Amino acid sequence: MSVAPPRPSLPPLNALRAFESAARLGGFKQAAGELNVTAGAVAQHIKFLEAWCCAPLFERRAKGVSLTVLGQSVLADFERAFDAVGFASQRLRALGAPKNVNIAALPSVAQLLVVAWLPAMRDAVQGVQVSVTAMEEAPNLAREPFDLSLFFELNPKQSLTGLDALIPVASPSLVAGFTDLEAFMSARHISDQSWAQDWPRWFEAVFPDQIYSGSGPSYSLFSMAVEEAKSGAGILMAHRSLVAPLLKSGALVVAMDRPVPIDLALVLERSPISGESPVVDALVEVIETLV
Amino acid sequence: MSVAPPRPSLPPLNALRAFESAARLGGFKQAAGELNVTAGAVAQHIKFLEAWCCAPLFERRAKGVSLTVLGQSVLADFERAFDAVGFASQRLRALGAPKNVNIAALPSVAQLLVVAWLPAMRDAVQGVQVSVTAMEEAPNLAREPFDLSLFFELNPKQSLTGLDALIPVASPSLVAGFTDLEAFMSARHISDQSWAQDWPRWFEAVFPDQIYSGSGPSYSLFSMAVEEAKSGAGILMAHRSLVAPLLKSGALVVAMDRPVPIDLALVLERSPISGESPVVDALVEVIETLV
DNA sequence: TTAATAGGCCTAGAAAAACTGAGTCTTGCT
DNA sequence: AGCAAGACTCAGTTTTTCTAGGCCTATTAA
Repeated sequence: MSVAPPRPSLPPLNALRAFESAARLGGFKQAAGELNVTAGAVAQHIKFLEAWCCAPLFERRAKGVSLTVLGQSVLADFERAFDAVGFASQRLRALGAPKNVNIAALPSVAQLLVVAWLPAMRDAVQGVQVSVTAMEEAPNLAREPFDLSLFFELNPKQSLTGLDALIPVASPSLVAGFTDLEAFMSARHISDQSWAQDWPRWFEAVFPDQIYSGSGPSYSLFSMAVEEAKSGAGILMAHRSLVAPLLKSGALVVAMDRPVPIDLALVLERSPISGESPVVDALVEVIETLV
Repeated sequence: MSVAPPRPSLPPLNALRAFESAARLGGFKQAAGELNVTAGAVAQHIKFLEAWCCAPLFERRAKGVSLTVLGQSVLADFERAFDAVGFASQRLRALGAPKNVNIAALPSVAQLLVVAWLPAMRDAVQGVQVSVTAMEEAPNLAREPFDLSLFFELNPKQSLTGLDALIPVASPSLVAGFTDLEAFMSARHISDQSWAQDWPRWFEAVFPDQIYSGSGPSYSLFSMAVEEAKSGAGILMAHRSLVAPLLKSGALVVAMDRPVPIDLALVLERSPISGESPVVDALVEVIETLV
């Protein structure tokens, strides 16, 4: 008999979040990625939650998991709840530190475009601290602490640049030596590892009746490939929107003026709360001017 | 330079919950009570949150705290968010373990009324585990894992019993000896510590032109006072709704039939999600029959 | 003015929670 | 059968969170 008797307690919030994430993404591994922990940690949270509510939430399949009926019937509630938590947190951050702005961008976008815009940005919003975080996947702006995101999307309704195009680029000195197609094809063909298919794709579109046979190094970071191309190491198959500033400055030139349209486009998204922030408004305007 | 670069992270959920609680209740101490931790723990959460959003959320006053403008402007968002979390958790519990029902009640209500109802309850919903938790304050049924609560409220719109009344009760043998008012007044006047004013209050209402001068022991638990009264130790100034079953059974009798109405009434509340539960429906019916 | 009090703050140490890492198990695919 | 993917488990570790107790300040009462 205790003085302050133990009450039946609520489930730990972190376990609830793990459930929501795993249920929404359809797997512990994906949830682990989103939450920046290991899959084992997620499994433990879920297990705890299942013990708390005395019922299984997932059916364990060989690959991945699937929700039980119970899991399905509460998922929507938890999505709503954590959306609300994320929204409130975003708002707290934005109101509390209006002089800090976080931008999320694909690594290549961050290094090739955003960096170039930063001076103008600083100019437009003085005294504001603009942070840029590179990541592979666009964050959920309703949940994570970013004000703006810049990612490629498939056939978006709205985009900064319109649909993108593949275009081969190289250093001016290298291009000067391309007297014929053979010279072009036998040069080193630089590419980005995550866009390794761009060279064959472009070639097939431009020379539909021929087989692509070029070769060359690939880099895990697009900006490394760009550096190599700038130093004359070969021809880079680039996304036009990413190298536009370099083409403008002359650091790179088009190696063969046959752009091939692709269905990706660069999209700028604003967090739901950014409407309240004149600072973000100003930054968006700078971006739209410079792009 | 790390492979998985650290992202700006969301604030810890527990810190957000501490903020919400402290802001809603208007103090760290109250929040500590609600969260079942010490005030220091709450203070640390708040401090962390203030560091995270780079701005103070509370103004520290000598007694208690008050929200800053920033705190005020995000409180509503967090209330909504944690209401949603609580609702989802409640629903998970109710759907996952529909055979467990939790009732929250004032200690005196639990010991004098609910205990008496339990056999009928068990009968009405067989195979269901009914747990009763005694507490001083009504829990927030939208947040905490209870299906029903039974507490006294000031002038409620709806109640189980209507407005309550103070009534002096004692064991039959003791009452038999009360030949006049003096005998009544010089008997031991038992009371509950948290309702210590009930004796003077009753006396003033019944004998407006006299000064109350009785005395006797008080107990921190109303049910202890009841036990004492049953064993003939004195006259207990009781709330009529609480001793009704004992008056009915004859264990206690009215010592002077002058009930004094008070503006409290016993209220039964259901959690927002209990509408989905036929088990809770059945229990409510049992209670309304027996009260 | 002084004392008493209530509430928040701080810090060290303790307790609890969460996380990792490595190995296991299951199952679907080739 | 062999492989791969994903989830599970468990021990050990790291990190977070909590408590206890003393301190400080402002209000209230005397």
